Amino acid sequence: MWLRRTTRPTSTDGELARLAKALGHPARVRIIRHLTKRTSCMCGDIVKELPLAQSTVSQHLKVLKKAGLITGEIDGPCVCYCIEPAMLVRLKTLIATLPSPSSSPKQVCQSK
Amino acid sequence: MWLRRTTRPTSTDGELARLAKALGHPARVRIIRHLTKRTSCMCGDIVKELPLAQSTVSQHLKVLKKAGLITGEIDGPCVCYCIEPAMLVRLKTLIATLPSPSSSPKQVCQSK
DNA sequence: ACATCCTATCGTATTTTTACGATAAAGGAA
DNA sequence: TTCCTTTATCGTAAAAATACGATAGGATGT
Repeated sequence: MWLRRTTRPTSTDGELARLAKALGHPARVRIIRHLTKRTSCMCGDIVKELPLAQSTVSQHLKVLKKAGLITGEIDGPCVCYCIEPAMLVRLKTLIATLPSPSSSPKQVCQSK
Repeated sequence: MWLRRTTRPTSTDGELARLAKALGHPARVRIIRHLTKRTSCMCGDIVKELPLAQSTVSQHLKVLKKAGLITGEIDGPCVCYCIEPAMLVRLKTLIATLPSPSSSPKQVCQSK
């Protein structure tokens, strides 16, 4: 952004951008989808699901966690990642603030 | 991505990631929102709306256009950008394929 | 023709992202 | 204790994203 922040942007635009950005990679979408398919949390099975190195997957998990879309808690030797449903709802809500199909009729250019 | 493609990924995951990535910047969210507020298309008023250089805004518009979220057509001296409602609907649809709040009850870790 | 306005693109620099292998840290089993 | 498994982090390299000023090109007006 044009202004560096250490804290998360609290504005609606910034929040939507932040969440969208976290989803903005095929591997991360796949992780999210995988976590929603299972009722269990899945530790490192995610690594087996993806054609990526374990360290790379770990980085993607970190991004999702930082965005608040998933949580990870230690369970003995492995770590359990779970979806954070509230944050997905939040994302849907923010997306919903964008135009609905009916409210945007085909428009002619009126710049002049 | 783990496999370089010249064409757009056609898979659902890839498509969602692609659209989310396009939205994954505050300036681009703001542009989208601005375009939805107006009934007219707005040419370079977008530049005035943002604290960014004209060339930078032009780049962001290019990203949104490439993602199919907006269209831009030349109208005399200026260019008119419009929302592409269908693509926003598509984005909402893809997001909807992710879990609904009720389908993701609070789960205990079951990895072991 | 010339000047002006609007926009895209170029060239560039900085930052961020993505990916990997290697390593470290923590837990459980022998 | 010593292994083994699991995960995070480090170090690094390559690619992409972001931003700007400068420039080019197209349309309009004089």
